[in-house]
Amino acid sequence: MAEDKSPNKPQSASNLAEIRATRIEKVAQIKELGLNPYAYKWESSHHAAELQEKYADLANGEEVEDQVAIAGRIIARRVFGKLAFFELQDETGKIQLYLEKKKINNTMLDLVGAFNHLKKLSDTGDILGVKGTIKRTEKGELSVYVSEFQILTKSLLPLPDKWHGLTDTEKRYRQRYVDLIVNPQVRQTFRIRAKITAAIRRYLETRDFLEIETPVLQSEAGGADARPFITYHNTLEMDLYLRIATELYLKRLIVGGFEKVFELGRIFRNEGVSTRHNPEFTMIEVYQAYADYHDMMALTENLISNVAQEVLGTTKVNYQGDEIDLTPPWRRVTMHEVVQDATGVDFAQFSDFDSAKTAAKDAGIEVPSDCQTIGKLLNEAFEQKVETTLIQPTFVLDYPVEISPLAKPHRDKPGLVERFEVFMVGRETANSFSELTDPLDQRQRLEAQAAKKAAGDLEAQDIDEDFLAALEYGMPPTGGLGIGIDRLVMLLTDSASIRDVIAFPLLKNQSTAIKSFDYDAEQQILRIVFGNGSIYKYLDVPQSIYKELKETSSVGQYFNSQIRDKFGFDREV
RNA sequence: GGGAACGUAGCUCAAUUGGCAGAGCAAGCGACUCUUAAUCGUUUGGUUGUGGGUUCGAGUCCCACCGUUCCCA
Repeated sequence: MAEDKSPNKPQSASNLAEIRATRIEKVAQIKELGLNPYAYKWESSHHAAELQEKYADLANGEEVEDQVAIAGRIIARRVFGKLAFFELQDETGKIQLYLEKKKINNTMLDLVGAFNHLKKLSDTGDILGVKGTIKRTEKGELSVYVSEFQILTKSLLPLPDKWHGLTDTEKRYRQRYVDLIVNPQVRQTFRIRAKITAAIRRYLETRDFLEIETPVLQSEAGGADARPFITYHNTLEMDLYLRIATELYLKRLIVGGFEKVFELGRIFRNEGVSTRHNPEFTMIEVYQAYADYHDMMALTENLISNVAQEVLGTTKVNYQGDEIDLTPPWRRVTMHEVVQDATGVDFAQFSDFDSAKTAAKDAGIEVPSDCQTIGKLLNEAFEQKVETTLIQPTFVLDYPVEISPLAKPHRDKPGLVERFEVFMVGRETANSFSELTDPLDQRQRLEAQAAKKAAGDLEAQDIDEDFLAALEYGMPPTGGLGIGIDRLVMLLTDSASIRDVIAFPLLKNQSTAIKSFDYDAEQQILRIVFGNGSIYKYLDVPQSIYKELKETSSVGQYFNSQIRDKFGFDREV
């Protein structure tokens, strides 16, 4: 076809590649005008919210001669012949720009036809800086009456629908920056999150707690029952684990003589993903010498209610339709009591496991095969019958020793430890003990854990000899507390999923295509090169597999179903 | 790990029993000095997640895979 494709006439464009090409062409045109589509700096005098507040009383049609400068993203354009209205959004809010051809062209004498250039070369999504005065339009919209503008950053990609926004959850999480641009409540969530962590630190600092940073890379992953991530240090030639808790290092600091320490930081657990779990999440652990778990209860309820008051201005918060009252004191109940209330079974009365098991089964509790002590049974009953019913903040006290290897034995109740967990909206939100300080007891408990680990329990703890050595030097009586920050933020921001309070939650990679592969028949090594550049050598792969891979109509699919997860591999670095 | 649902244009969504893939917004072009989901005219834009299968014919039915969401463990 001999169609006339004049290079000066932009082709009509509406798919992504064409929109992008059109905008890249605009970048070139901006440069031809001697302007920089990617500016270095801009000085604003105000933010949008400040202007909205300052001129709230300006009457319709009224103007004031105050000079202002403001910058932000163009999120809407309403363009007339010699007049245009843009909506500008900055971090604080929105304000309209009143753009008049006459005024702009009379001011920007260096740029001939400045108004028309703005009309032609700007798009929604661009970052724009403007200077001008203040005017409330006749229709009542507070506006900056623009005399000068500068395109600070040219955007190449279109924003989502101005009315419906971005709703696709996958895209919202994978491209959080777009989500943040178009969904103001998402920005608000992360603003509140920052205020919460700041308020927690402020609360603790005014009470003389020190925040001390402990290692993320650890040679033993201890302090919790969880599977760790494993990594490798090349020059030291050693395996390292990402921390699953900060507990054992913070306790070393107590041994060292600090009396009030905490750390608010990222924890990594190699576990599944759900609305309540992200493999990396944020926890605060607090340790106070000479305190017990009763002191930690007071600290917990005061800290959290104080934070809510400071950040939200109230201790009564709405969560997914429930009103949660965080005003202290919170309900305190022992695990035995609360389980008995829910199931009618008093687990304290049993002396042998089998009769307890029978009673539990009669009460409708599923007993997993690895549950072989009364204490674990009690915990099962609690998790199955009680946990989700605890909506208002509740301290659940006095846990079985079997599931609490780092907690001090209860001073009055044999078989139990001085431990509490806080539940709200049916979720565990905090965990605390009178910390175990007897080094010999601690060694026995960790040895029992290590035995479980040796028997295949991937979540059991290892023995951290150096931690035990620290305890042998002597740790004062100490109360410890851990609070899940993400879950607290969920509560205070009324977020249903943990992914709504983590800016960049972990998502599965969209699978990368296989670029090429070859086979070493002698060593039975299948070497696969992926599109992202990584190379994997799959070991002991029979020749038949290689043949089928070569002949299949879909390499990626064959790989997914027949090779990945089925053969061991080495990564080529 | 098990179950259910979903995946269509840049965004938000349609598409009857298996029968021509459509709309709004966004985008291109034109008009317009009070719009605010601007309006009016006009023009574009699709490998229906991927790979197979059934069929004269597949967005729709079947199988596998990828991803997401929710529930359960």
